[in-house]
Formats: sequence, C-alpha cells, structure tokens
Amino acid sequence: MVKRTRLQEDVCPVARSLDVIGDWWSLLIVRDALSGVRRFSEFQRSLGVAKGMLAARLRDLVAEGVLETAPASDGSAYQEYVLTPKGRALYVVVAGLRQWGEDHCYGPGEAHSVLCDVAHGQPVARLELKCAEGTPLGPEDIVVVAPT
Amino acid sequence: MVKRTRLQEDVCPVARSLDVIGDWWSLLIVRDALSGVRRFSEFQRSLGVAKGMLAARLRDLVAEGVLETAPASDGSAYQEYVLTPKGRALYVVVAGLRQWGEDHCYGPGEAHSVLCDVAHGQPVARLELKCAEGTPLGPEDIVVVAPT
DNA sequence: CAGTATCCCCCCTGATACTG
DNA sequence: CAGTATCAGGGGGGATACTG
Repeated sequence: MVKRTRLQEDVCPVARSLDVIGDWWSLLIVRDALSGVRRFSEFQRSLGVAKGMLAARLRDLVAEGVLETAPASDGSAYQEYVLTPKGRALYVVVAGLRQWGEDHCYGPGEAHSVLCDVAHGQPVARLELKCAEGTPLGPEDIVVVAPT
Repeated sequence: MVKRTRLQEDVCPVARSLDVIGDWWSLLIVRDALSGVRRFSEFQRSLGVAKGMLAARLRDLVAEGVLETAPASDGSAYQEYVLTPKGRALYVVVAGLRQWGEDHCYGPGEAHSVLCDVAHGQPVARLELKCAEGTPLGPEDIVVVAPT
C-alpha cells in the first residue's frame, strides 16, 4: 500500500524528527553545515555523495526549514546553504551522535577524526548519564561534564 | 560498485554512529526499548513494521551490541531484547530527537504523544543551546534546564 | 507468540552526460 | 562551479503464508 511508512503524522516526536532528518544523508549534511560548510561542492566533496542525491537532500532540507538558501558570500552567482535556527537546534542530536560514536564505535587506540569535529577541535564537554542502570531515564539524568 | 555507501570505515564518529543506528527503524526500536519494550510482538505492534524487517533489525542491533537477548521474564520459551550499556547510551540521542521534534515538528496547539515519552510521562528537563547565533557550537554550549 | 521464507514492487542510490 | 536530466540496478521494505 504505502511505498514506505511515513511518520509525518505519527504522534511520537521522535518519529516525526526521523521523518525529517532520519534518512541516510540528512544528518551528515547538517553535521557539515554545523562545521561551516555552505557550498554545494564542499558538501559533495565532504560527503562523497552523487550530485543528484545531494541536490535532492538539500532541497528537502530547505523545504523542511532546516536549511535556507542565501546569496553566495563571495559574490558568485550561486547560492549557499545555511542552517536556520531550527537546523542549528539539531546540534544537540549531532553532538550526541558524535559522542556515542567516539565512545562505542572505535577500536582501542584508534584515532578519531578532528576534521569532522563539530566543535572545531576545541576540547569538548561530555553528556553523561547519571541515572542508575535499570531505572527509567529522563533528560534530567543527563549531566554536562566539563573537559578535564 | 558499492550497493550503498558504507560509513563503517569513515573517520568521523558521527558517520560511524549513523552506520550503526542511522537507518529507518533502528532508533525507533531503541526508543521503544528505552520505554521498556522487550518482546517481539510489542515492538511490532508499536512500530507497525513488517515482521521480516523487525527480525532483521533486531538481529543487526544485537550484532552491533546495542541490544542483547535474554530469556523471557515470564517463563515462556522465547527471548527478550534488552539494551546493553552501549544501547542505553543512545538515550542522549533519542532525547535530543524527541525534544527537537516537539519543538519544531508540531503545529501550534497540536498535542504531543505521551505514549512515546521516553521519560514515562514525567515532567522533563530540556537541553538548551546557550551559544549566540553565528558562533561555533560546542557541547559546553548545551545546558540542561530543569522543568518549571 | 516468535519468528522464517518467499514474492515482488518501488524508490533510493550511484554514474554519467548535459546545461548555464 | 552549480546544478539538472536520465538511466539502470539492487535492495529496502511491505504483505502474506508457513512453521515450531
């Protein structure tokens, strides 16, 4: 019936979020945008994605209000893609993914990237869970730990 | 060449995370698991996903170490799926998605779900950005705001 | 209930060529 | 450089039937 289950109408806010930025490339585009990437070619080089896909994703993200187009800052005739406040608010999600990846997706001693560091190489704070295992979690169980 | 771009070897921790839990259903499964869902049929009912897909996703998440199987707590012969510490650590990501969805994916006055509330209906704190617009963001710019 | 097996369509994705 | 247009394929994803 449905080609793919749509979550736009879902009652759960997590599902609605994933409906907007849950596909394969969107969050990587947002990650790059948070790092200051603005130009089509920069996104393409960073992501290694086909031009058609990139154009489609950028168009979708603009339509969703995550990105907006702006005149090129260098005076060229093209546009740039910059995050809206809605898009910038995804920083919390990207930072969470970044930290989780660092903690659980690398072998011991394996170096992390600094190129993709959304904090631009600064020492970063961490989001820790202070809730005991087995008990329900709430956002108040998240604590921000300053870098040592 | 490649059926789909793999990010497992990518140097960026965000990309590695998305390689593990970036597909359509994984984070929704984690969301339900954080809410206490453990049984196959519960996941299926909650997600409305085809059984084949659910079985594949659960298998993948177990293989990735996000979930682990455990004997059924009610004595039946089947297994249950519970989060590992690695999986529980995704709470930060799910909470971020949930909050972003609430803030940006609902019309004015439209009610949110409480069923999918990963905090089990408790009043929840919020993660706010205290960084000024236009400046680089870092995790230290995230502040946890207690419920009013 | 908890899956596995099978069928099949459609869209995602990638590659290439083309335009301004 | 910044896209658009087009094509081909592979698998994601749904539905159903079947098994233990």
